[in-house]
Amino acid sequence: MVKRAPKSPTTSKTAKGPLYLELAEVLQREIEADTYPVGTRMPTELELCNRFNVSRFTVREALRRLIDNGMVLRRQGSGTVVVSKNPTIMFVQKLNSIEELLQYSFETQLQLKTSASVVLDAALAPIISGEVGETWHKIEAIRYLDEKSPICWTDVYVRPEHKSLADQIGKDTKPVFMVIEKEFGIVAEEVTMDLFAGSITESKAWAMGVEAGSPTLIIVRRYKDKTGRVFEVSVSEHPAGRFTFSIDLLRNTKRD
Amino acid sequence: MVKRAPKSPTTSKTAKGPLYLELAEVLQREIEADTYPVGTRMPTELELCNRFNVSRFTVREALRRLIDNGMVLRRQGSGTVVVSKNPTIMFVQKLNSIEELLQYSFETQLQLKTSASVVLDAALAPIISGEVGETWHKIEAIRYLDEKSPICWTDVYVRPEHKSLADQIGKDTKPVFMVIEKEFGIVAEEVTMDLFAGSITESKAWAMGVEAGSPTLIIVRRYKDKTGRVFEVSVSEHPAGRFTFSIDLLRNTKRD
DNA sequence: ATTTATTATTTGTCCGGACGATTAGACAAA
DNA sequence: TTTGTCTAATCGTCCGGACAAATAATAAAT
Repeated sequence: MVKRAPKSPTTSKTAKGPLYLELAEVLQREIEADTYPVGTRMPTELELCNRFNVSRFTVREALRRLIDNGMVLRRQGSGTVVVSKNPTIMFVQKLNSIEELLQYSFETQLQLKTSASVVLDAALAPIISGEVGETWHKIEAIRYLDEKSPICWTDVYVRPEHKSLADQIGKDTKPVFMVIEKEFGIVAEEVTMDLFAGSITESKAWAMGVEAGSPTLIIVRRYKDKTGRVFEVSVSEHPAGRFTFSIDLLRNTKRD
Repeated sequence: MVKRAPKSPTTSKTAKGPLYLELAEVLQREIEADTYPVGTRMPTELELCNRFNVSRFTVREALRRLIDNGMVLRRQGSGTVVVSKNPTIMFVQKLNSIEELLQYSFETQLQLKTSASVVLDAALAPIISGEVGETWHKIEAIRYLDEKSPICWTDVYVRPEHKSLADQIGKDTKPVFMVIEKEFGIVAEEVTMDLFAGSITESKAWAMGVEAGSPTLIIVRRYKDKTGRVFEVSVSEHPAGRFTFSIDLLRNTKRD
């Protein structure tokens, strides 16, 4: 039971923490116990107020916790719906600058190699998450730390309507998707990345100054806008020893 | 200015959204403009209430946004301190099960190879983020999808007091750090991962069924507890073509 | 039966107030 | 100087109330 003694200054021995956290735990346990099955509606705020003898503030603060760990969805006018029995574990990646997502420092620079249209074939389409036959614009470039230190070979695929940004490749240190964001007013709402090992092809090996077939870290990044449409895909190949991709994930237990 | 008309039902034309969001933007701009420099204290809640003619609810809800994007820290009794001029961009990785962090399915299984104590040398210490001379327990194992399909070679380093979990390696499909969490009551609050390409050593190549020197994806995972102490480090080597590491990051713009 | 108003329900926003918990600062005592 | 105590400042928690906005349910009209 939540229901704490109404106004007894020193008699609240049973309570460990804030009331709304207590209530959140109770509701969480009830969801796990199928008292409110997934897909059904939870009691309204007012019903919870009456049942636990607490104010709406307490109820809303408790429900906020359930929102944060993805167990319920709420909609004004509609109500609170249970969407998951177990709280989804959330790890948060904090970035002070968007460059950290790319993990390249400001000093690195891109050097444009080629820029041409390509039609997606059966091999390319799944990588770009596009359809076979679609036309995209392919930009090949090399990222350098300084004059003689190539970090990686990058193939950038953008939609034909954005191919004009190829002109800015060399001039700016900004990542390509940031250029698209600024030039065309698109915002990257979702980024999916695939990382795997591979062997470098002969042509790229020469440009990167390593032997053909030597190990590389391949990173495929797909940038999606608000509607889920992919507007850029980049495929980077990093010869072994030149690049480490690091992630730091914090478990999202407490807000403050 | 925030200060909206007190009580005019249809006259709130100027306002775009909720008042607390308006206030949050104002405060955010003021922080960016060095009105409240990093390291200094912001006005108190009451001061902001008076200045903008809003209630404490509105102020607190606005400040909550600044907390969420990492611009301020607040402490009861102390006040609100600015810690960053630019809002930290946050990408959230949602996981329904902790296995998704490891990216191995339930069907995979670990097969124990060796289990012995090691003393950290100059090469190993930085990887484990420990001190040279420290004693750790090293467990070598191979992860299989089925009988004849090895996915990766894994070296697991745990603290000596936890070496007893080596017995459970084969019996359980659970990740090692989950076993530690359950057995010893530790919770992984932070996980840092490094991914890079390398060449497989001869001894491991034989076990994995590939040629010596062939490309591998190497993943170093460090699990830290609440105090920041590393309690497990795993080094996994995945021969090229057998494993892809995927991340899906959502930009954390809105809470609800 | 379908569409359109109307009404009721439910969450979102905002206010004012009250008290407790924690901290920082001032002061006194050792 | 150090330590402890007190006090004021400040955030955290919790309450009650009010209205707005969005939705769902109902009734009315076509």
